[in-house]
Amino acid sequence: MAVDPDHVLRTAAALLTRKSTATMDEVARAAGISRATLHRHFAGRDALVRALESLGIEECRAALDAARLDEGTASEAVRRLVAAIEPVAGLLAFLYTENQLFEGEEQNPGWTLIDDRISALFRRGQLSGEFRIDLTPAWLTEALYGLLASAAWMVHSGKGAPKDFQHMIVELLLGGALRREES
Amino acid sequence: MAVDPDHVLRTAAALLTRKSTATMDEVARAAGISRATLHRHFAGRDALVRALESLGIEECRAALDAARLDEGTASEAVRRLVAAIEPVAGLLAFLYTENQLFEGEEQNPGWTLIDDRISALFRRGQLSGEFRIDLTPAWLTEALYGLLASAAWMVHSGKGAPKDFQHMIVELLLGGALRREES
DNA sequence: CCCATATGAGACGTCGATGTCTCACGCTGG
DNA sequence: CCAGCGTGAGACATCGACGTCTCATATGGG
Repeated sequence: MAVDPDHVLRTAAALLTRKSTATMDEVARAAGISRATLHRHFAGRDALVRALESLGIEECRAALDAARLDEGTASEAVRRLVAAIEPVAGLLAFLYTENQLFEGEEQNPGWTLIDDRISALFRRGQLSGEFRIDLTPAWLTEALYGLLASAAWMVHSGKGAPKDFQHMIVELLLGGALRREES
Repeated sequence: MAVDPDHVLRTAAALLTRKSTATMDEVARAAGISRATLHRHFAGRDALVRALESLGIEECRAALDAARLDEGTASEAVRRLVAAIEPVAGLLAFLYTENQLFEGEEQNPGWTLIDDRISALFRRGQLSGEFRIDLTPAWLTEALYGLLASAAWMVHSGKGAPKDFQHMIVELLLGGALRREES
């Protein structure tokens, strides 16, 4: 009887990931509840998106923790990060585009925290000599987001296999398209 | 007196690139015409988006032609491609997300043509030994789109300098984040 | 100069989504 | 057993955007 708000959120995330313009009614149906009940738990679409944003931030934070960005080489940390963040990629892409609509408003500070942690990882790689220094950590972070979105889209549209997700992103992000000199 | 439809289209492209949810009225105001006149030239928002899609495809095609993808090394061709396609990146990003809403409908075949030409470039690079073969041309193409969108977003939000646009994309796409061995 | 044509301004109806409300039902705990 | 709470279903008003229409105006060509 008692509705599980977390279950509703995760269902909504899964749906909106596929169809970003889904109606409140569709979200409710997908979660197996009525529109009225959905509205009892989330004041409106805005509140729902905000809650999804918090969920996404929390999952990202958890992924960052699980990836132990401070351990081992930066490359290894990037691989762990991509692996850990893969399940959130779809939700991330949705929130990414959704955030662009909040033009005037200030964005949730949680994103800054996440950006900073990822940027710090790339900076660590630069300081250790692993990563090149002509690409800023901010750009590498943004590029990672873009590649995550592209890969998620490829998998979702059936143009790519889910098993290749991590490999595609990590290899391109770290190694690039050029063939290495096997001297 | 006579309204220039092309000017309207380009103004709409510039506006929708920044605010993808802009109203028909906002689009009209931005183009310096009334909503009625806008509606006389484009039957509805749908028709406007379709026209923008055609414009985007045409500009892409022109960029691909200008980049002479068949000449020189594949790397050089990629650099020329990114340089030529930079002005269209914003519009591309808009159409990219807009297309995801046309879930059921078939997409404009023009995109396939463009995808194929870019994929062919990456395949050429693989055959010549320039590019690694464990990343599919389809993924490299999709990744290029993602990086274009990320870079356009960075520049638009002021987090990156426009002059770095090409460098950021090309260097990451081709070389990756890893520092090269300067043996 | 005059008329045809295109435009601007605005009113109007429509439609979809939203938010709110009421009422009846079923489950659960006392 | 019964009272209370949460839920489902649906009605209702609102709101924003859209598409259509009319009319006045100005502009440009004959």
